[in-house]
Amino acid sequence: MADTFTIHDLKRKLQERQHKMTPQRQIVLQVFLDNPGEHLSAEDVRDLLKESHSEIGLATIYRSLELLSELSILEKIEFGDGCARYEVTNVQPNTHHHHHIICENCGKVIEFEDDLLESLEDAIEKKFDFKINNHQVKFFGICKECQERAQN
Amino acid sequence: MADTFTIHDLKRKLQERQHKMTPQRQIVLQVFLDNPGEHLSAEDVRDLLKESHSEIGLATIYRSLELLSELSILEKIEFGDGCARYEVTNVQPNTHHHHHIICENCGKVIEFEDDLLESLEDAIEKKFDFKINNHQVKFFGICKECQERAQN
DNA sequence: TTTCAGTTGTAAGATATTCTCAACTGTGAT
DNA sequence: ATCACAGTTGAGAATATCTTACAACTGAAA
Repeated sequence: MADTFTIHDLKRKLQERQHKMTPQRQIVLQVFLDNPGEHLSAEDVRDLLKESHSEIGLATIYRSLELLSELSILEKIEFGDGCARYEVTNVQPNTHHHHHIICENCGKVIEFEDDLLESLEDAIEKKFDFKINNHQVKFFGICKECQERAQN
Repeated sequence: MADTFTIHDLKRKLQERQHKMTPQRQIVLQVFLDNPGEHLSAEDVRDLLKESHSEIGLATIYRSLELLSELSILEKIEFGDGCARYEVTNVQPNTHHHHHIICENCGKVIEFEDDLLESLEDAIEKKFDFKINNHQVKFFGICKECQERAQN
């Protein structure tokens, strides 16, 4: 299995739901594949497309991001900077989750991997009769650089 | 020590920062004390105040919520429903963290307690030179009622 | 009581996101 | 190939949440 989603995965998932494979949807996914590790907002996507002269309507970008999230290709994350951001989901199920450490001062985001909460998911499913699909962990604090800057 | 914040705690924390104790700030905190366990948005607070005929300006509500967060009296949480929500912070330091289980279908939020991540905070502080202040964990899934509704 | 930094309310502004709708286009059926 | 149509797009209007500007007001220290 490839280590990330492909355009073909997109087509397959769209067909399962009577959705059409459009150039716009391909383009939006491609932006994420071309910018691994980034947490892109709708405006980020629009700006990147403007640079590469393949602009599409902003409303369509929003619609595509939502659709790609529903298809579990992208994951929506809020870092508290006033806009929703997205990143490509790990393809393999049961793979490492990666979580985010956010600097409350400068907004920098660092990622780290951990599986600590997998076992908790089972416990929660039993206790609350919830079908858990995903979880997000965020740590908030002050990054090294901002700490140093504050000392001067 | 009381098991939640009081108006007196607010006064003390405000004084530490050269901020004034105003009726509006008391009122906003009181709304949270009167509605334990709720995750209130700015508009929720405004509506509750309208009911009790003690309205204050919406901008002031926003400002108070932000200030109360800075004073660590309230905690800001985003559940993905398009607005920031707040809840009263646990008074005792090093107390149990409580996390949220969110139904992706109906938006219901259930809480549960856990300390699993305390040890991780130390590891992260060392590894990334981050000063961690807080963390949030969210589980996303489908609640019991929505699962049952989907089967019919 | 005086003084003034800090605060409030109103209205306007900024920003992110969703909606409306007419024109367009994949896709399955013929 | 072509047709038919459900689904999609783009543009702009609309909405929602939140922030800012500013003149009037007010706790609280002296």
